[in-house]
Amino acid sequence: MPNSSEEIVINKPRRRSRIREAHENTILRAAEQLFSQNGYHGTALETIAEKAGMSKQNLIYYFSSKELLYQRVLRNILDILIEKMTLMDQLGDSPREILTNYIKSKIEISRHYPNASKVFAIEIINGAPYLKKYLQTHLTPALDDDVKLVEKWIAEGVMDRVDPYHLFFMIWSSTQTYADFSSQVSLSLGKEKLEDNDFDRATEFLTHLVIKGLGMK
Amino acid sequence: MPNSSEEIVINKPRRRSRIREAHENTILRAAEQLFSQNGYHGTALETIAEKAGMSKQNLIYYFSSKELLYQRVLRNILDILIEKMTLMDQLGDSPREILTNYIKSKIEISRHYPNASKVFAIEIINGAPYLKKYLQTHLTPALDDDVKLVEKWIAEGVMDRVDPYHLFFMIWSSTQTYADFSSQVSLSLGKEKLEDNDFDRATEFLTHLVIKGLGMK
DNA sequence: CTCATCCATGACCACATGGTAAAATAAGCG
DNA sequence: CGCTTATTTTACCATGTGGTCATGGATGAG
Repeated sequence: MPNSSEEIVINKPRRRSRIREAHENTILRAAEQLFSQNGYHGTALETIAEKAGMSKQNLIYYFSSKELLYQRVLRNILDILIEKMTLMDQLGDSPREILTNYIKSKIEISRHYPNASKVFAIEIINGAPYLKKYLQTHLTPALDDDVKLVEKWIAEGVMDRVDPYHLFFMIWSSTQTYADFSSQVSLSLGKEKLEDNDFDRATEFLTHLVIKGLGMK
Repeated sequence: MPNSSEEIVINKPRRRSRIREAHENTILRAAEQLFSQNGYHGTALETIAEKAGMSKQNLIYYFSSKELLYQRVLRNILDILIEKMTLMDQLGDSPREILTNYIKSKIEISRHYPNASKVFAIEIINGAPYLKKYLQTHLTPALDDDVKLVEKWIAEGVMDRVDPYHLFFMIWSSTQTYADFSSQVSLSLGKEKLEDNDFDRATEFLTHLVIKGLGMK
């Protein structure tokens, strides 16, 4: 009677209750923000629990260890960042449109998910201990495809002959800087906080620079 | 007889012995590297002492607290980073040359002081708690001067009408990325470590992009 | 030599913090 | 209702770590 035992297994998922779902999300959001401000070691479980409105022990009930919680935060972040990470995913009829949309997408991520971007950045700076494998299996192949696409454009005479890899490094860094280094940027601009306006100007500048700098159109 | 008391004051500095000088440097270098890899909270004094080849208590003899040590590391880093931070400091007869040298300088910093750059980056990402004041009093005014210079160039028709601030953000981020995000960059290029060659290609790419993208010459 | 100051070590502590164990309470389902 | 399971609280512990204190050597100027 293997069926009866299967039934039990099928019934189990009921356990993922609404409460659990909700609390896990609250915790993850609190953790993301605190990790982005103080790093992994600089953030105490107690502090996360406080921000999430519960006791530390209760937090541990939902995430059995700090490291596990951190990895979950990282995975959530990757889901966000990866989605529009590749050129291929961009809409557009011409190379120029595709590149423009790519830059816009990446600025949008900095605008809307600054904390996620920061946690990711710290992780990379520290040598990507948790991410190395993921980057190797997921991101690097996608990048290589994008590079091939750019090389095709170059071969077709659509744009100047430049090193595609460094083009991507430039786009990544100069779009992420509006999230990761927002404190320096806003200080330089003499504002408390970056406004929509600033992101728009950034997009405009970068688009101009890339399109014209690559000799497109 | 104020002279005699002055003599004593003058004699005091003898205390800064060779040993102290040497050990402080060893400690600072060890600390810089470890802070860049694990952050402030992720680095134990014990670990720094070990790397510096002495006991923790002895390290504390030279730097009476961890925070003080960290601030000294930061100050050393600032000395390095600030030196060639401004356009004004660059040699060159034409705007084009000046910009080219500026990019080259900043890539050189990433090449030669990756650890310093990383510690600085983490500090900025975390909201620049220690650096805010310094940035406000030193860096922001220098940047404003540089912006004025670029605006003059624009007025003279030497280059396209772009937002100078975002130009600097772009140069800063895309040069620093070769230090801060070196793990991601080298992974993308399929190497263990970045080589001189890579820095040269980066310089070449960025120079091409900026000069052509700004419509210079 | 010698005496003050610098350098180094060993023993120790206060405290923050990640994590455990167990008991109490709430919720859902037959 | 009663029984199971999910959630929360209370009490506690082990460990890592920044920092102190007292003491013992080393060193250099006079």
